Amino acid sequence: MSDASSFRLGDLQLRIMRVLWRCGPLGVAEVRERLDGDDLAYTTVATMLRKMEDRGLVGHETLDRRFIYHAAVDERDVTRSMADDLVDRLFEGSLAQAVSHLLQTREVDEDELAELERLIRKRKSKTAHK
Amino acid sequence: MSDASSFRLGDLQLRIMRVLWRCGPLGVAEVRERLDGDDLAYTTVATMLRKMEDRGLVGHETLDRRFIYHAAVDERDVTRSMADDLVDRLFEGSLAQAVSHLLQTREVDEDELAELERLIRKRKSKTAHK
DNA sequence: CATGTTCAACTACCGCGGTAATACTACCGG
DNA sequence: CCGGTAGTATTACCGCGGTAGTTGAACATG
Repeated sequence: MSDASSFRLGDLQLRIMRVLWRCGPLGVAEVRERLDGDDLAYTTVATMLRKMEDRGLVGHETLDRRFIYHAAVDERDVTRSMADDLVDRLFEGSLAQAVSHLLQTREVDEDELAELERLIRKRKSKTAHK
Repeated sequence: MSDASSFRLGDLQLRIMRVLWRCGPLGVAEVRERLDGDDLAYTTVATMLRKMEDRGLVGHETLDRRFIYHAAVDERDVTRSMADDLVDRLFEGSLAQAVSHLLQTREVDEDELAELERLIRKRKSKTAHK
């Protein structure tokens, strides 16, 4: 399970997954109303969910004639996969290059910088006793 | 020029752009032979280039009856746009969260960690006298 | 001049994300 | 029993990335 497949989710798909990850198993209507932004047609969400089920991203059980959908892939797996994908595509797999670019082109406040330093130190200690 | 549009390039498009960015203006055949990996049909590359020209990603001049294509968008703009896009989509815009995730899920050697530390220190000094 | 070569132009097709209308089905209330 | 309501199933359509065959025009060359 959780084969290292490369997930490449579209915008709506990602938003739907987020809803399911955050709010647990939900019916179509519940998913729909929890999607922020533009109000999509009920059938749009239903169709998308079915397509996503075909791809194994979600699953469903029938309860009282309604479909209750749940996420079938792990959030971390998807996130990692998509992030790795981009790092590979844009920065030839170099994490340092990616971070460097982000640091140079984005607004980064001091809190965030401090947080990053903390993360790196933590990571460093972890690598040490390898 | 360089409006802050969100570039979302496909795989082949990105590979083509990289060729044009690295090797300067080129004819279709030159672009094609510089694309690593799978050998695409000549017409595939030509078609893609035309589609990309429609979108303003590249431009061309005619020289000796041949089309010489050149990149019409800046590499940094595209890279930033795509990277920002993903950080927004996956990490709600939080750079720290993004980097944190990358650090936790990827193999990172010590050299890279050191490089990251260096980058952050550099960035810190830059923010200081702002 | 005829012919082959080298392009660009045009056309087509697939898959998929996204969006949705329409059709069907089952249940619920009177 | 019958009509509304809620929900799924079916079908359709657009845009775009990707892939490529076919056509047509111009040029080189014997």
